Amino acid sequence: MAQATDRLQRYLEDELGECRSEDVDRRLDELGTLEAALGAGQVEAELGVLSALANETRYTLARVLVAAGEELCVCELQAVVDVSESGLSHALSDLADAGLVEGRKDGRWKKYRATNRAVALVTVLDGSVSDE
Amino acid sequence: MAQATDRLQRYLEDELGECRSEDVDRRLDELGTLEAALGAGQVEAELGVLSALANETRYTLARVLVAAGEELCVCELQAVVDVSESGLSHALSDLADAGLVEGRKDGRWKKYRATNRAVALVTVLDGSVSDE
DNA sequence: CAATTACTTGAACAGACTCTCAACTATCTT
DNA sequence: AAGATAGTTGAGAGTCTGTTCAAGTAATTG
Repeated sequence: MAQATDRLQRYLEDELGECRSEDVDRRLDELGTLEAALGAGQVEAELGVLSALANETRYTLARVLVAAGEELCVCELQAVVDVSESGLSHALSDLADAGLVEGRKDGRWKKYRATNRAVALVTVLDGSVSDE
Repeated sequence: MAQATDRLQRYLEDELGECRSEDVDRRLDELGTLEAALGAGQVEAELGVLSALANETRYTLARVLVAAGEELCVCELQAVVDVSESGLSHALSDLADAGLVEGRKDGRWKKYRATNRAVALVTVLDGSVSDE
């Protein structure tokens, strides 16, 4: 850590022309503020959402449910992904834990719909990645 | 697969009252259209972006760079994440590959800034996950 | 109420990921 | 030009993930 702040001190000397140890402290504080702007729980939750989407099976399910704009039965979703019945169930469960889909039991069928969170993320991702 | 379409056929019978094999085919086609709405390359690219963000070290870096709103030196970023110098370099390289940050060499220092893509995603994620 | 159907859950294993160490390149200093 | 500094790259150990199989629950049917 001493090593690391040494380097930061030299960098600030380069940038500011001169640099006292209090300048280093101030910069470290600014960086800490940037990092802590969101609560720790919030970051953990966001990482959970990202991890849930960062898998081909789950992302495909999320995209299809968003595109459908209505709830779909598990048996319909089985047709769009290439995993076992069990794998599909695990995937939907993970998406539900991340708040990206919501399930509802209807007799012997179970139906899932995309949440607003999923709609927002898929939409932004589509828009942001299409302009390569 | 025959097994799976059998289930879909029974489901459509439940939903529509009756169901011929062409109804199953039509539904399968609709589902296929939903899944194929984006090109395969596009999906692959989006998964790359999601995977790049779905890691605490990399997501923290992306968030800090977005929050900073300006380029930061690698030696400054070292202060906000808890990995080795090498780990930090790998993380930034992954983010750059996903188009989430851009690096620029400035003498012996290297500076990274968040791209619009990173800004858009972090912003939506913050907004979408805060309303738990 | 026994059998079937629709889906879920837990365990386990192969493959992927993340991080560190060691070695490397490029730049600056003297 | 030698030495020091800033950062990158490749390889490998340990851990985490994704999938499937086997078994389980809840609803429906005969």
